[in-house]
Amino acid sequence: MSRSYHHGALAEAMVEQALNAVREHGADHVSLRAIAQALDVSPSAAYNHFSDKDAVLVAVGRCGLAALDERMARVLAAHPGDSDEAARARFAGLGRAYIAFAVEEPNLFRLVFGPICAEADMGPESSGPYVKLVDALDDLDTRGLLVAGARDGLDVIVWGASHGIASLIIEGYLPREAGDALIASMDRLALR
Amino acid sequence: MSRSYHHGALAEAMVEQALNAVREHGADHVSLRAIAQALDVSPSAAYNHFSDKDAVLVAVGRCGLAALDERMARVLAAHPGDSDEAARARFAGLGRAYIAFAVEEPNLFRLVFGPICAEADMGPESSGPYVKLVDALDDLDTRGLLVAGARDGLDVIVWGASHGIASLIIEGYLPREAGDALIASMDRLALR
DNA sequence: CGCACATATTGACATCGTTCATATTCCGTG
DNA sequence: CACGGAATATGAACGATGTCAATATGTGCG
Repeated sequence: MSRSYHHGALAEAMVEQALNAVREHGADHVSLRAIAQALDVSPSAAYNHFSDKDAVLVAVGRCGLAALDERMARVLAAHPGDSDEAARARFAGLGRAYIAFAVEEPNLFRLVFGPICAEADMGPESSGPYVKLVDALDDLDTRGLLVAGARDGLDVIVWGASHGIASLIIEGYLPREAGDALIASMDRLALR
Repeated sequence: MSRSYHHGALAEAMVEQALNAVREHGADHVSLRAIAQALDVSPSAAYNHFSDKDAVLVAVGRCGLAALDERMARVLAAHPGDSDEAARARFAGLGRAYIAFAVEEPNLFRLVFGPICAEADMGPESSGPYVKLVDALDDLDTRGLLVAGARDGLDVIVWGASHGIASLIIEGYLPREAGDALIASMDRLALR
């Protein structure tokens, strides 16, 4: 009798609420019951839409990945054009965006790339952030802006370094400026 | 009346038990009560030695970090000598050891570098794996084996790339061979 | 021996994820 | 429009968990 039986969009509402909770408190320290209570819904209502608490978190993770992807897309859009300079700016911007996302949304970042979401989320094969990186690198390569023979395995290095530096920054093992060091070193080592 | 009051070394025993539990099931999915039960001890006995469940996990994390450090030390010992070849082998070996540790003990790796253990564990300043990496890089540098101007920020890149690739491998986002790509690319980009 | 301290226990509390039986609402079919 | 089934929500309950307060039990020192 709580005003609105059949919420109509409980699934979406729960994901949104869970998204906020994750952003604020981290994926651990999030309770289904609290989310249900915030939505004026019984604790067990969620189980009509999600099999599991983890299923809710995976949905949140998808939102997080989408946010990261959108952020990277915005960077690409901010540096359009066919010039070498633009290509360089796109590449550097992608790395910066990746790290900036992690710094601004550490809990979301941890969830997206954590054990819970390790599923069909973002593999090298699927679309999203990874292909944007690959495209940016290919662009640099075809422009002859890469050091000779540097292209091989460079996606792994760049993604790995971005991801690792981002992780180490948000855990406090590296200072925020470490992101700049990544860009600078990439410039020095792989570009010309 | 459970046989042995005053366990005598409950703290160490709990850490050891927790270490096994973490290795097997991950830091989440580990319960203090289960650990206590395995040690034939009441659930609240732990609170004489640890303020928190997290305190136990931090202790486990310290063991994990020590294990990583020992592993890296073993690599250094396996490639002694003053030759350039040995210096190269030490550097490559450290990276390989870091990733191998993550692959063989993913749950431990996640705990060590996860939010719970983000404390005085392993900052760039403190001893351990990071200084071993710095020393190896300095060694390469003084030998003139580094590309000109490459030393600046290279610790961040190498640690970041190792850490990121390790993380992405154990979450299934990169194949195990990505570790080799790291070594190869470093060889190609920063060494001569 | 006796006393103080460290250590462990018992019992309880609040919270959590999850399930089951039940109730309510919605919607398409007759 | 009526009705019945499907979708959705509820309530109560279970077992498990982290944690605390009060209590009991060892241990070692005077």
